[in-house]
Amino acid sequence: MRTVDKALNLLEHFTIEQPEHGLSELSRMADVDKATTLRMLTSLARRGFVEQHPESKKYRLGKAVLKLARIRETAFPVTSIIQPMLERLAKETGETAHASLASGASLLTVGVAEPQRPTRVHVDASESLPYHATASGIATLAFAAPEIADKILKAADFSAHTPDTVTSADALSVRFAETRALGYAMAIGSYDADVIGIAAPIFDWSGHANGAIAVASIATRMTPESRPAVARAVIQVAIAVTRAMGAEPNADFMAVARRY
Amino acid sequence: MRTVDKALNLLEHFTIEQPEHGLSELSRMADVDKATTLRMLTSLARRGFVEQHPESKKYRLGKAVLKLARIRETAFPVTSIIQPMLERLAKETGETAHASLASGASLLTVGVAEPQRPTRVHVDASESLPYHATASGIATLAFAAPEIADKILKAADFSAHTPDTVTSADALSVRFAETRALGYAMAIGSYDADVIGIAAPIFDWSGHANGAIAVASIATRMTPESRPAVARAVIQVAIAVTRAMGAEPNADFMAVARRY
DNA sequence: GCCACACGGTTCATTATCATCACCAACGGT
DNA sequence: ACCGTTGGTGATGATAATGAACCGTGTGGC
Repeated sequence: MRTVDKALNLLEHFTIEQPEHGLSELSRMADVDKATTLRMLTSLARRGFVEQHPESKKYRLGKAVLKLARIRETAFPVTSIIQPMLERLAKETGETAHASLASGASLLTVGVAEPQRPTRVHVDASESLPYHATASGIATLAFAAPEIADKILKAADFSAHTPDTVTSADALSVRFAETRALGYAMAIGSYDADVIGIAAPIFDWSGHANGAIAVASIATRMTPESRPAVARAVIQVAIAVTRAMGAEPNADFMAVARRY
Repeated sequence: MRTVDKALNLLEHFTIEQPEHGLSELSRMADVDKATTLRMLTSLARRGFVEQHPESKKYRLGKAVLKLARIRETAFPVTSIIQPMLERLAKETGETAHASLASGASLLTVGVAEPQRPTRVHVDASESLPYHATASGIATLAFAAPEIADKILKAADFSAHTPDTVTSADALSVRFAETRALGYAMAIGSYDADVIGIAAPIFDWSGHANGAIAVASIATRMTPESRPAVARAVIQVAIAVTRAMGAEPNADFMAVARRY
């Protein structure tokens, strides 16, 4: 269904950074003919998936997406189930907690809770995180279905966010092995130089990871001593979230997680 | 773009009442060939707009809709701007306050706030409301762009929800005139027999109404004496919401609204 | 004042794409 | 063992998407 694909692809070009697009601009970005782009946009607009500012003529996401999100969220609450758990986690650890779900070529942040203290890590809601540079990404892929992990790794860009970012597939494989052995992943300044992340995978019905719970800490605060306690808290919340979503964590993961 | 239309139409069959569908079921509901339905669903699934439970094989809305909603909401916050205002309104009036936006052939509820008291009207988040039977619908259409109002009225079904539902276009026109004169719309038991609604329009950039703020009260509690105070509160919140969204209310509306 | 370019939007013949129908295998109830 | 479901597949002809060229407008540079 190429046509549908292209139309949906159009939607994915609306991001936090660029939430509005002109016709020509969008057609260029999506590499779709202008006429076709217009036709697809008008179809999308008719259904409310995009709307057009009458003056600037720019297109933006429409109200239909709100409606669908609301339906999905009331019928199958993920965000609202995860949020209170994140808040507990943030309180317990005194650091920013966030949850991410695998969504295409990147991780989608679906919830954030920040602690009440003057210095803390800020994570944007609806921020897209790269797999290779974050603890969440490593934790997710380490326990994901192999074919999914492969596909994502093939499509990934491995751009270095800091000098410490892991940028080779081989090095990542090592990190995955570590993660599977430990039950959690740690990223030391690999996405933001001043941040240490600790993440544990969450699972769907299939028993494969499709996201992660993470704590992002100011690097200087995460000492080797404090780490186990954080890891333990993260793992327990990850298990709780998985169960709350009606799934059961992978047996391999549980085998190591039980130690905490 | 018929193909895109059909695919999007498929998405709209996922509702609060029926958030999950099997392939054949969906194809029947949408009146689309089964093979075509499947192909569209797989396209939608690839992009994360739907996902399939591996065991039951049923389809449900996917994470992509959450992502898009989040993007739209951070880039152009409507829900989060409206919510606190609704809560204030609910507190002030002691009744349930809700906001709805015009979305295709019906009103989409985008926010609800209920008062803290034992008896109150319950409005479902993400509930779709009919135009002809609700105060919100009347208020919206009374101040909407004429061509939009016409289009919606032509497509409407005018089904009677209670004995008091207005079911003719002519009668509706009268209600519109009243509403334009008063600045707010009132619906007495026309959607739910025990509820009285009072609504005022909210406007977009074009100066035409595209939604409404409403207070839904237990019918016996809304006396002719208490009505003006509620109307006044609703109108003021509607103006505040309109302005918060970067728009300016219609001049005609402001002319009457200023009296309150 | 003018040129040139980029914009959003429209047109129409050409052709690739999608809808259709018949078919499978698997499951569940009678 | 049957019947009616289900989810899913495959080949073919009709349909619907495509894209180059074309408007009319607005805007920045000169």
